[in-house]
Amino acid sequence: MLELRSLPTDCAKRRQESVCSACGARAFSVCSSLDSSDLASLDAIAERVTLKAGEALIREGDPAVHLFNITSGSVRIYKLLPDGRRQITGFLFAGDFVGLATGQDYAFSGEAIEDATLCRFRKTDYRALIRERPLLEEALLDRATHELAAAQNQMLLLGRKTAQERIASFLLDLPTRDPLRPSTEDQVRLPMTRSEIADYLGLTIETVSRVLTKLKTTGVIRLLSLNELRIEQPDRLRDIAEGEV
Amino acid sequence: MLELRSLPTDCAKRRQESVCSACGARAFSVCSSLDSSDLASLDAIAERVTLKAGEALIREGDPAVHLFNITSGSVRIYKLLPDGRRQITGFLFAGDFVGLATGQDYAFSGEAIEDATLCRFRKTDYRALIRERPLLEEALLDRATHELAAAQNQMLLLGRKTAQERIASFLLDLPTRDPLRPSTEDQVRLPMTRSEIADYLGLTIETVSRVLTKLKTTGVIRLLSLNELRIEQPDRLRDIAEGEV
DNA sequence: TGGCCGCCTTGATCTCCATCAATCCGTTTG
DNA sequence: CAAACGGATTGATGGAGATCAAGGCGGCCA
Repeated sequence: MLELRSLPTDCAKRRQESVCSACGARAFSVCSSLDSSDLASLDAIAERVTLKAGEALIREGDPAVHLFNITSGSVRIYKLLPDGRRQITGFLFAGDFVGLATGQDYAFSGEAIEDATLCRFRKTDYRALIRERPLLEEALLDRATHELAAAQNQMLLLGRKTAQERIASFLLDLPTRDPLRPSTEDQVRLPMTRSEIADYLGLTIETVSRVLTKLKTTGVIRLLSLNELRIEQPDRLRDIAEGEV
Repeated sequence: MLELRSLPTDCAKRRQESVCSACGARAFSVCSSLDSSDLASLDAIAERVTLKAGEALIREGDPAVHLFNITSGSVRIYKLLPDGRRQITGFLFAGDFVGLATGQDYAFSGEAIEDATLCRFRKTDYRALIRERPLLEEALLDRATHELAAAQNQMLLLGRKTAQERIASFLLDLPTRDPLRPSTEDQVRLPMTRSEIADYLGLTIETVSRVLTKLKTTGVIRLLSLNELRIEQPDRLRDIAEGEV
């Protein structure tokens, strides 16, 4: 998609259609449920955005004017307590929708973990489009529904699982999340730091590190590098994740 | 609504219309965004259900055939780990929708906390209706969106708040939830047991009890009975909930 | 090439909350 | 009315994970 931005723009309509139709994330996003006419309408109100690692997408408390669709890279969304404690409520990847869970203002912040590209929509434009395209709304409801289910799993994790169970659950879940970089043969890519993992799992960096070391020494996983690991014993990891140890 | 069930049923259509139009929870539920013709369609596929305290509504793992709208009473939804650890992911009241966050099977269980009445719909009927009534779908998306925001707050609570902060947040949030029994003047009704509060907040009964005692002895709250308390110092409770102590 | 910086790992200690245990209290039942 | 029962409170102890502290390792820039 990045290369497409430099296409000749003398014919705006054709350029935009090709941007959407060539989008690598299209198959995984709400756009997949749109026909080519719907897609053109969506394309017309979309604005392409690129973010460098660490840059903010939305900030908690700011007026919620935009919605986003991630087309590549990864994003963290989080909430803060006044004293700085952070809870990362989600890691998002290509195809994921950001900005749904909002009223007047954003209820959370969002930042790029690694370089990312996104489609940005004005909330008002998007709402108008939704009314005309029931399939789009249906896809959104579907997505929200799945996110709710994921949120419930995360509540179970945060409220009732031990540190080891949390890490195991996380390692099993993560590779299913990024459709652009599916991890082959239990190879897990960790685009986020230990600190981010900790803030996602309700732990500290030290505990995350210690548990990973323990899983390594017991032979359940193998650390290939800081940001890459391999699951050597998936069944055992699954047992650990569910507390069956 | 319970009395209405015993109305003469010689004219089915009129009876059903009156059931929906007289529903005490209508104003707070997705039904509020329906006109009378839509409402009649909804009524036509609705089945009234009454539950006694403790009875199950849905069971995790069962095929997800029904959706529910709570019309009175309260419901707990929860997930279990194999060894019995329980995380209550939500307390639901009149107007709340149950059964959205599901794929093929229910991903959580639901039980009545106290006697409750509900409207039950076959998922297939409901989906069909949704397609014909965009306003209904919009209301559902809106509700799902709000639930997602609530879920993020709960993740922050479970992942990063202390026991005292959790209880304080809970006491502030709960009274805003039940529209049929809004708590006047900071009077809080606790229809659930200490054990349920604990499983909702990721704590134990003992800790819940101890924290409530401490809030009582410091004069922030007053326990009127086991299931009723009054918030004496709302500002201080708010400070505690956000960790500003 | 060496030194710095950010991130991670590892170790020692502490603390908050869980666990274990006893008692209380209101309600139900014989 | 006594006894039994389920839920709540209160106390004593323990442990999982946080906190505090000290290196280790790799990447980047001068």
